[in-house]
Amino acid sequence: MTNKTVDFYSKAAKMHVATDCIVFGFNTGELKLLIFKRRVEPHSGDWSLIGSFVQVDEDVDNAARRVLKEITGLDNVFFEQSKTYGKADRDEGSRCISVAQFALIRIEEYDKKLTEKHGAYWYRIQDLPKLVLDHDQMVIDALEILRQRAKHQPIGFELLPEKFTIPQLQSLYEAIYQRSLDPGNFRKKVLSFKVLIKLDEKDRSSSKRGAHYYTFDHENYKKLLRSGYNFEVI
Amino acid sequence: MTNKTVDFYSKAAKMHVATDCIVFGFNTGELKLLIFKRRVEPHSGDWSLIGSFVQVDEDVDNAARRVLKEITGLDNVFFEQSKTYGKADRDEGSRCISVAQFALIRIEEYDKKLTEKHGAYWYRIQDLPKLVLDHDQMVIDALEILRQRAKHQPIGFELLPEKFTIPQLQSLYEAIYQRSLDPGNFRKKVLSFKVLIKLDEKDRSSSKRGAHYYTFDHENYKKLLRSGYNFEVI
DNA sequence: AATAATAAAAGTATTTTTTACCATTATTGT
DNA sequence: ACAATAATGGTAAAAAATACTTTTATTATT
Repeated sequence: MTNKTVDFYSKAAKMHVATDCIVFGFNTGELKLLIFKRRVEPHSGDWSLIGSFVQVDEDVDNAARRVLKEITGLDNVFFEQSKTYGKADRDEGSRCISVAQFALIRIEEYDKKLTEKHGAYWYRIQDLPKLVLDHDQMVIDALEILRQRAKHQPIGFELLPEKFTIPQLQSLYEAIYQRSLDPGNFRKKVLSFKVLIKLDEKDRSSSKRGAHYYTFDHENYKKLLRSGYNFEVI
Repeated sequence: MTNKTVDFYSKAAKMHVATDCIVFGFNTGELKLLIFKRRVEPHSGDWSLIGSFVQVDEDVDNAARRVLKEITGLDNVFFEQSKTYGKADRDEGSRCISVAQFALIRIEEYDKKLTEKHGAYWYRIQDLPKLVLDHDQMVIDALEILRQRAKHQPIGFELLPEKFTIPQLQSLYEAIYQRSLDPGNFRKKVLSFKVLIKLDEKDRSSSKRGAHYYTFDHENYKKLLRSGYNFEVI
């Protein structure tokens, strides 16, 4: 490295970089968020999103991956950058910017033991407690992004089990958008995308007749995405 | 601050934080990007987006505001966070993450002298040169976000002069989406939003008859936004 | 002064999509 | 056997998008 290059960097300030995860889950017809009670200073005892400082040789998204693995035990969690929070005074402790990520997990797949060990709990989004720092805002922003994404991409599937029924999928969308949808029209729309594979098996837990299970056709989804298909669910 | 709190932060790595601006402009029916030729090491002589390190007591968005003012001379540039680039190896010089911002400016309003002084030039997006580091990817991502935003919010207006005609607005949308639109339908749609104020004055530069000038009705736009109105332009 | 040329602006008819609602079906517990 | 229930399939009306045509205001040209 030239002296001039060294100069260029050394003049600039350094600061902490964190990543915080807004972890959504879905069961019993309700959208939930995974938050945890801090056990270390600062803000010990306060509710917080799960997060971590980014290490100097670590990609920001790998830091998020590490955090998610640590708390849920899951390897392939779906997550995506939400927004970066960069106010100079957002963290009183030390200058720290945070890259927020929103993550979707299958609530029945995560490692309960591990989650409890870390003091993490699922809360319905309607009755979240006050969170530390600007984490409340992070949740508000992530919810908006989730709604935006869910409208044009079938990411809702990330929140459901491998096998799911159309009424379950509908109930998820109803939870995300906080409104009821017509069952007939929802079915028609979602099947028109040709990304669901119907299984022979049925779920009889919520009706006499039973609803067919479906799985998501990842292959065809990718194909359609490439061809510029517009999945407008709602 | 408690010792424990100090401990919590001091263990964490610090790194540089930069902000880079993807500055879009529009004139003569074409979408343009403001880029500049670096005059300092590292990468001196290479083409780059405009950007800066974030100072330790500076909000990230204020850093962007500062950069934009410095280069264009403009105070109230519209900009919005695009995405944060956090790969550990994205900058060989020193660990540095960058918060990218996409900005829209009225190409006839900026300070030409100032821009030239900084070695910045407007390029049509179709014939951009290779940019430094991951700046190429930043442009690709920002374009996608611009398209996404322009679809649901009338931000296109940020790129046009205070007074503009409907055909001008159409030509902007055609440049953003790289496709032609039907004049009648476009007019019908855009007027249906009730956010344009028709002026008596006409622009006679492109037709015998002349096209009426309009201005954007910011007041009514805000009102409609609050009421959840969906501005789906395309 | 009449007219040709031009793009803006307004209008209309057709097609497609959305929405609201109703009918049928498979199943089970009584 | 039958009532109950939610899943599924279907249909008609309403709304929106699209393609296309006509009229209009203006200027340059004859």
